[in-house]
Amino acid sequence: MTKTNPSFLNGVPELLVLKLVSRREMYGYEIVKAIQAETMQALSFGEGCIYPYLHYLEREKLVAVRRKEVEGRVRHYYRLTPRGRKRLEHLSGEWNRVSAGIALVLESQHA
Amino acid sequence: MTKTNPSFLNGVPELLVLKLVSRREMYGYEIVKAIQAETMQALSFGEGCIYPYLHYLEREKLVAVRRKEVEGRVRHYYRLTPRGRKRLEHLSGEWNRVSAGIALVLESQHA
DNA sequence: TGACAAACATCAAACTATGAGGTATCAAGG
DNA sequence: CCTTGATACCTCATAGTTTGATGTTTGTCA
Repeated sequence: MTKTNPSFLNGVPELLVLKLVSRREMYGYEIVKAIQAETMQALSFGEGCIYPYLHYLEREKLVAVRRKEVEGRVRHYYRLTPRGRKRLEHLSGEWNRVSAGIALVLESQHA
Repeated sequence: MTKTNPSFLNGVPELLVLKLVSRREMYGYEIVKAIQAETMQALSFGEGCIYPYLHYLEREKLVAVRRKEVEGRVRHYYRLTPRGRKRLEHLSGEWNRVSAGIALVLESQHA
């Protein structure tokens, strides 16, 4: 899976979800809103993108879930597992490489 | 077309191609190699991605072509049009917004 | 009572890039 | 000579990802 283009430029949602749940337990709907708010509306991934990701991450044991009843509604709180932390570290490293690479081209004055 | 997620996270190749041909005339094969080299292998888009993009950009009058024979081989040199320059400025602005947004999340320490 | 936000979920369609395949020329090496 | 590899163009089916629509239930506010 370690290719030159690490599925970034697509897989950004996975990175953001992992990062968000690494800070504290969060539930799906909250994550959707947090991505909009914290990126200052630069990004917005729909529920149809985030929920499937959460299910995938759970299957892969990168996050763990806990059901919790709050005000009559059931929320699914996700938190990072140790495996998830490793994955997060890996993905953010790749993101840094990719965005640095793009910056190199965009900021070049040469020729 | 001005959505929250500006098709970035996908459309990076278009941005890079526009930027590269803005500096000087380049031909397709050269662009493919330049992306690998200038991003320090962080990115690598195949010919099957770049050539169709060049055809699209030409159709949209964002780049102009010139056929030139060099050492017995014909090369298609692309250069930026004024429209292409506008588009490049727009896309790099969006890229800055997107990557800044992601950085905000990744670098946040909060809670 | 009706509308809207919160909270979960699924799925077909649209969009992109991958990777394999194809052509042709040229240079270098066995 | 002949094969390999680089240069240079091209196309296409497939795979992968996200969008946007749709659906459900509960709670709040007017």
